[in-house]
Amino acid sequence: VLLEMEFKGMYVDEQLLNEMSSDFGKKIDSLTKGIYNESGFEFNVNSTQQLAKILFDVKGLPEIKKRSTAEDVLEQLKGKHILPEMVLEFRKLNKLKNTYIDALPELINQSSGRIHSTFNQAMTATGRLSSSNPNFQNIPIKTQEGREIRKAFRSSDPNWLIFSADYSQIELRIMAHLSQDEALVDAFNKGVDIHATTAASVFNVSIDEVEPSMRRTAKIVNFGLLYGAGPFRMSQELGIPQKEAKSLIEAYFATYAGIKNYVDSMMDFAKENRFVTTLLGRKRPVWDIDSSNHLHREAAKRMAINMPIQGTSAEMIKLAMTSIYESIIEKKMESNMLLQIHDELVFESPKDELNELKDIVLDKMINAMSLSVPIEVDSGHGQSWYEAH
DNA sequence: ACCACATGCAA
DNA sequence: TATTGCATGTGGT
Ligand SMILES: [Mg+2]
Repeated sequence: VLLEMEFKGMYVDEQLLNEMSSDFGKKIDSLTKGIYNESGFEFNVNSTQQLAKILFDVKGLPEIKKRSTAEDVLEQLKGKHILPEMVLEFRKLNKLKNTYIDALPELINQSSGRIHSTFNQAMTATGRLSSSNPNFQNIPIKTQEGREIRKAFRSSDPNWLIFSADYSQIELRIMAHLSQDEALVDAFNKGVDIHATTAASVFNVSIDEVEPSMRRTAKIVNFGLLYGAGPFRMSQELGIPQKEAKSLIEAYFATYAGIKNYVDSMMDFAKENRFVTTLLGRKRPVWDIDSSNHLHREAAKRMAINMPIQGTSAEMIKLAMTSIYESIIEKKMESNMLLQIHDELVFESPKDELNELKDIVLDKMINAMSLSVPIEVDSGHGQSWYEAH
């Protein structure tokens, strides 16, 4: 299945990317000049060392994480000087231009007119796929400027469409299944808004009283728990004091006591066996689980918590992929599976085949594995990936 | 040519 | 001091 995805490749609109490139180029040039002006020196803005000299030595801004100029540091320096904001804008546009807008057209194959990534099957520690040359699993979506790039991922034929289907909250559902936590399993079975339900319980209010900010908090906490985040990281993510983050996590574990139980029993299993496993039996060794080094031991714990969840999710979508592939062949359909992005599958399909494809994809994704919680799949279609997802 | 590191994109 | 990846650029060997 992966070979077929690689051979078929993705059509990418070169002209659209070229237009974006000159547009981005002008903005980057003007930002660069502005940064030179504001700093009083012409230097390489891409050099973190040179930028640190300007910000911390020349302008005397406070060092927050040693001499790091990373995004979260520049965000905190925003109010003190205009330069950090300009550098952030420069970095955003430069990243998109260099990594995607200018790089992708170079990779268009002369014979096929399409881009052929490699989907690595045996690379990751958890059983996920990875994608390289180019990486099709990190195409931008978070900012509007980046999201525009997805308009270039389109069908080459006006009579064909892009179809995308993605699992909804798949890792949380798998955590519910693996832990058998009663409240989490119940919530999913009732089909309620899981983040709002979490917020109601953690903040001890009724579901109608959940404010959007409470829901956002619950979403971040739900997410963080999948990775074993502690109070420090949670406080950073939420922008609250560490003490508040700590009591938030405690309230969470009180709501979902089965999750705490799952984490503990996963630890015991890992210590006993020095590996952890997915639902279907993939093993990951975790030698550092009893390391004498505290940092190594804690890191191993987080990997042991996350691997069964991330790995089981990977198994589910891989089963769906082989099943969908076989159906498409059996029904002599023309649609092609093109991309896999961990919980999402992207296809191209003749317009008159779309409804049939959608029925197959949703059925196979939803029923790939049988868990104690329902599986939900969202989908969409359009001229490009931008509209489809 | 190769490497470590910083940075930042995705799920 | 939250998991899994890959690409780019700098600064160095
Ligand atoms: Mg999703």
